[in-house]
Amino acid sequence: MPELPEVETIVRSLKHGKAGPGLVGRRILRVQTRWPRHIEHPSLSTFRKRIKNQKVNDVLRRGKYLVFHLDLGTMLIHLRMSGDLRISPSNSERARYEHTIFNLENAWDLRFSDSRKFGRIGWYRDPANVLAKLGPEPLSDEFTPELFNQALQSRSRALKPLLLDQSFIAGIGNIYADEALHRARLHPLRISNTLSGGDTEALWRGIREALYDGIHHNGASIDWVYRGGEFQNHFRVYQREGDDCEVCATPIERIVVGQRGTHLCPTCQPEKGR
DNA sequence: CACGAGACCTGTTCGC
DNA sequence: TGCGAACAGGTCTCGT
Repeated sequence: MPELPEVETIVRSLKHGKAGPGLVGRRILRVQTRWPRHIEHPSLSTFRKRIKNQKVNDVLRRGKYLVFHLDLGTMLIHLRMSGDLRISPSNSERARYEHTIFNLENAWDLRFSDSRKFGRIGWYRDPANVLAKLGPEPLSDEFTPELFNQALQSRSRALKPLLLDQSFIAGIGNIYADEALHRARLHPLRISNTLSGGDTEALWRGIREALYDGIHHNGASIDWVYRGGEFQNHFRVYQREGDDCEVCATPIERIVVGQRGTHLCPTCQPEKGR
């Protein structure tokens, strides 16, 4: 579910508080774990101690990670496929998939819902080691067309799996990879170091536009895991197999690339580049 | 270095 | 209606 725009939306809602108070300035009293494997670092017992009575001083996003600055150290949460985070009153009934619950002061909780149990939580004295493995933030000023071009030319990989590689560029997942490639009019199997300068520029732009669009619509809500986003109503190719391309009316195709469903317009995104 | 397959989990939807 | 297969927003590990 959560890619960069969805995580960004969640971070904003946690920070400023939609239903309930914002997280910033609140103290964590303790954590309840019904699925202990959510806690991947350090050990569960150490994690509990590190978290206990820590105040949340800030909530940020890096790639698809949520970054919680505590008084001492940093908590990272990765939502993976089915994770969601929200603030709920402590006296409200625990929902079916709320496997990990942080009790906050003043009877509020931070609840991690995760039906597929792929999500992970860690505490680090210094999270730099973990976050350093991520590629550039596509919406940052450092992510220039020049930098991107250099990165693309230094590899010889199909574009789709490259965009999904978090060490190459951070935050893009299956939805936004397909949407960005369609905007750039590039085939998902096109090899990175065959792009022209114009292609690179188009992809750079396509990535940023798709992500900004997603954030603007509060992310995409597809399955029963609903969070109030509406970017799903603006997909150009993702999950639109058989529907008309909005640019040229050709039916959208679905292929499999790197074991991931991949959606494209065969007219706008011809197999052989330009 | 690039790529494919299999794991990790659970739920929904599709085809017969 | 029932039942197995396919598929799902992510990432890691292993083998070639």
